[in-house]
Amino acid sequence: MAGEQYLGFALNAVDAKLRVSVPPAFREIVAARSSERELIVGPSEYDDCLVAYDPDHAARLRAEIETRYEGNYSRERAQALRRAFGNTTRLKIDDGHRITLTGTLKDLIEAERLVYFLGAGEYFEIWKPSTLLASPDLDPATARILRRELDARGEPA
Amino acid sequence: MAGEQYLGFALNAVDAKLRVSVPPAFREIVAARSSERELIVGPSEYDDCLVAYDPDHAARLRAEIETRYEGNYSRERAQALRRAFGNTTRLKIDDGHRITLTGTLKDLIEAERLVYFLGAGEYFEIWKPSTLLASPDLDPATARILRRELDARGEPA
DNA sequence: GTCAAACCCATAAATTCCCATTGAGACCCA
DNA sequence: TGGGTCTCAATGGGAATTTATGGGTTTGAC
Repeated sequence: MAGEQYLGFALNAVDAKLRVSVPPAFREIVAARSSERELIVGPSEYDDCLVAYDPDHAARLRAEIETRYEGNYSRERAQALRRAFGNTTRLKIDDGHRITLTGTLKDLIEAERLVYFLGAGEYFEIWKPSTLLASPDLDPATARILRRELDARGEPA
Repeated sequence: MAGEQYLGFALNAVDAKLRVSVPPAFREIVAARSSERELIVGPSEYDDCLVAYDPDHAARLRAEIETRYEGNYSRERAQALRRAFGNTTRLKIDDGHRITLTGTLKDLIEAERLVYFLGAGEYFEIWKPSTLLASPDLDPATARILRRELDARGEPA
């Protein structure tokens, strides 16, 4: 009920087939908000990471854009929709609770073995750990936590 | 209604499975303010301790941030959301009235066997006792109380 | 047929549940 | 007021689930 927001973090492995477990906390949100077990994933407009959310939120984004342009079919409207949805991919969450990234998505963030899931309310982000650690506006808490998680995996920060 | 704040203190043990009893006084507040029996826990921005609060308070924090950046999609917004939602963990309060810390939460404050719960109004803090005692701006009353609690446990301050 | 994607199974490790024990304090009553 | 009793809180342990992750195997598009 009250907690239907993507909250928290997780450090998971991408296997040879590009599969990654979706953290349970995030799966619960998807289940609570959408009837479909899938994620919309695409590059962030602002950072060197991926952005992911449930179909329900995607529908809300679309509605918002359409409202903003008041049903007038302008070039800007087309552009906004293209920008919001053109670069995204729908990924099913399989029976093992994981998604299979496309090669393109993986390349966009230059992911290697581990990726870091970071909750952001209406959506969550997927980072290559080293990229996030090198981010100029990284806050200390996030850095401490991520370093600690990498350490627990025996990975060099 | 109005007086439902986290007040008081408690010194409890973290067991091998990282479980800790939530003080009854705090449990009551959670029950009074939220329908869900869980706590949102994360590192403090200011001190070397954890901060914990109920889902209701979390919802308020969230609303505040979303209002501040309403309609303003930007890099700063993404950063603020990440900070607000990414660094915390939701912990269920189980039937034995306790929460199970994650290894990362425990490590963030370098907790050992005992942790000290300290009410702070809208939220409460969780400290490693020795860290709190060594805190530069620790007030004498808090110090005296904590020392007495540790003593009652037969723990060296 | 070939290659990749979707499925299904396997397993070790981490997490959650449930039950047990002990002790402190609240309650009650003569 | 002194016992005796009852409840709840704090903490421990083991069993039952759920995860995360790896591997085959079938499906199906060309």
